[in-house]
Amino acid sequence: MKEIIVKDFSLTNTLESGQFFRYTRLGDGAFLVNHKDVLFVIKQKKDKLSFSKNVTEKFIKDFFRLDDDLISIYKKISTDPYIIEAINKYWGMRLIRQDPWECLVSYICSSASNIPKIQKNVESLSKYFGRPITCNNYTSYSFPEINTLNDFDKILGSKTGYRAKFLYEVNHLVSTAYFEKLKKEKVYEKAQKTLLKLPGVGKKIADCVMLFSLNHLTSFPADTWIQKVLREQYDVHTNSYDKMRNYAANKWGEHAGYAQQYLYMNARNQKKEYENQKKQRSI
DNA sequence: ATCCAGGAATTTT
DNA sequence: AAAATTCATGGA
Repeated sequence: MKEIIVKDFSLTNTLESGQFFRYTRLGDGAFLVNHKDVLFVIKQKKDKLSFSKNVTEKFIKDFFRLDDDLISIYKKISTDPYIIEAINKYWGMRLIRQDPWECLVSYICSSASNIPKIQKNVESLSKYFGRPITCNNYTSYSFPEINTLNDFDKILGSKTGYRAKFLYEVNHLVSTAYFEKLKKEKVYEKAQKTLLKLPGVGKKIADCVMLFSLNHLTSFPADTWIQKVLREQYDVHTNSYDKMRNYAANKWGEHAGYAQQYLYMNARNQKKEYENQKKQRSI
């Protein structure tokens, strides 16, 4: 295992924040993480982050955005008690820098779905279209490469339902060059416009892809959870996606994406806590 | 059976 | 441009 010293970083909060799908918790507090054609083990003990030798320090720093100045970001998004509470609860949670193609496919699967099901979809697609990869004694499959999702029945067999035709079509609408060009587009509206042309991609999913893989930190994916938070905590009563985005842009500006992740995590875990309490009562 | 889960596409105002 | 309607899947 290699080791680096990190500050203001929580591996658990980052991996379990719902933004990324291919990871499993190992017994000893370590995680097995799968991304593109890489499978690696990673573990954190306080400020020590250790990871398997098949990945470089550079990769880890890039993937977990360890160069983001989190303290500075916290200062900018600490606009009210509600978000400050969320930051304190999930201190060290960072955005993950995903591969755009993997991110796009994952989030097309996400529409009107839930996290366990999305994970199942992505794993199944990897089994059908990826190749076996290993790390230590663990095995998994690489994520399918661009233009390899060519078998509609297998996509449907991955339980992707009505999203299968979107995946099948998107597969041949994009390319490595497509994403290289997209990565260079720093104007939010232009990148969004490009993504919205893809079938199965609306504003919410476009925001996810831009935030989680294209470095647009101003993106503010407003899913049902975020909409609930805006309604109940910020008195934003609208069904207009653009109005919600504008509200976030005015309030949190350049770092609306980070604000979103903390608000989302908080809202989602409050429901989890409620369900656990309910489970406790029924025993 | 019924409802929900991190929406998109289409049609209608 | 914004709102309402339709579509659609697996799991609890």
